[in-house]
Amino acid sequence: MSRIAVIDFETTGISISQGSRATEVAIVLMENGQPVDRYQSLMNAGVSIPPFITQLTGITNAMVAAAPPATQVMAEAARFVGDTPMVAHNAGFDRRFWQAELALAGLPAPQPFACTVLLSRRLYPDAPSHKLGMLAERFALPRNGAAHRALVDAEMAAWLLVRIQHDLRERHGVAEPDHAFLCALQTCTTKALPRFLAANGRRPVH
DNA sequence: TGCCAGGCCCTCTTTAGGGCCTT
Repeated sequence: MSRIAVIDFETTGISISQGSRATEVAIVLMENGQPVDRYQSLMNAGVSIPPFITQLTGITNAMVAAAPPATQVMAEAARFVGDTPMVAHNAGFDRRFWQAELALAGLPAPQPFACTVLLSRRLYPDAPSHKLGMLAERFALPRNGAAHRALVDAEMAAWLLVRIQHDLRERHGVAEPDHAFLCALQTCTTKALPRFLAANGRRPVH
């Protein structure tokens, strides 16, 4: 059974080294290409949210003040994920927050990450933008609510993953585009991609 | 004072620079 956890964080900024912290996390658990379970929570990391971020996400200081402590939320999230391999849109960003917030909670973060930005750049080189919202529009992905909330974005990324796996099967003949395959594909250079897909699928690209 | 990430990718590259993507 193919099992993948798609994650999205909302945060106070982009830089952990500059003190940015998570304000909300959402995880969509996918089994065989279908969402089967979800985890979502605001979290209180004890830091102030810049006005720009509140404008972007709608998450206010009052909302996180009323939320459970970040360490408690991260412990729940880690239990929810277990050792399931993970996916995120621009995974480097979410992986850094996943590792940093779990470290603050005294927990390990052994899960491997695959990235839908890298995969999208490989598979859809002609797309004018690889932003999550633009790809969701391009592929008419299901969308429940305004972007820049963790669960809405995590679900969008999950449906983008479904689309990517679908195209790998239908366009490139990859029988089982599981997490290990996605990790191998995303590290493949653009130049080597046609050869990689030809070797790992039934049909060469284009 | 003034700064303000990190990693990937492309190219007019590789002794580098700029754009993209995440909040």
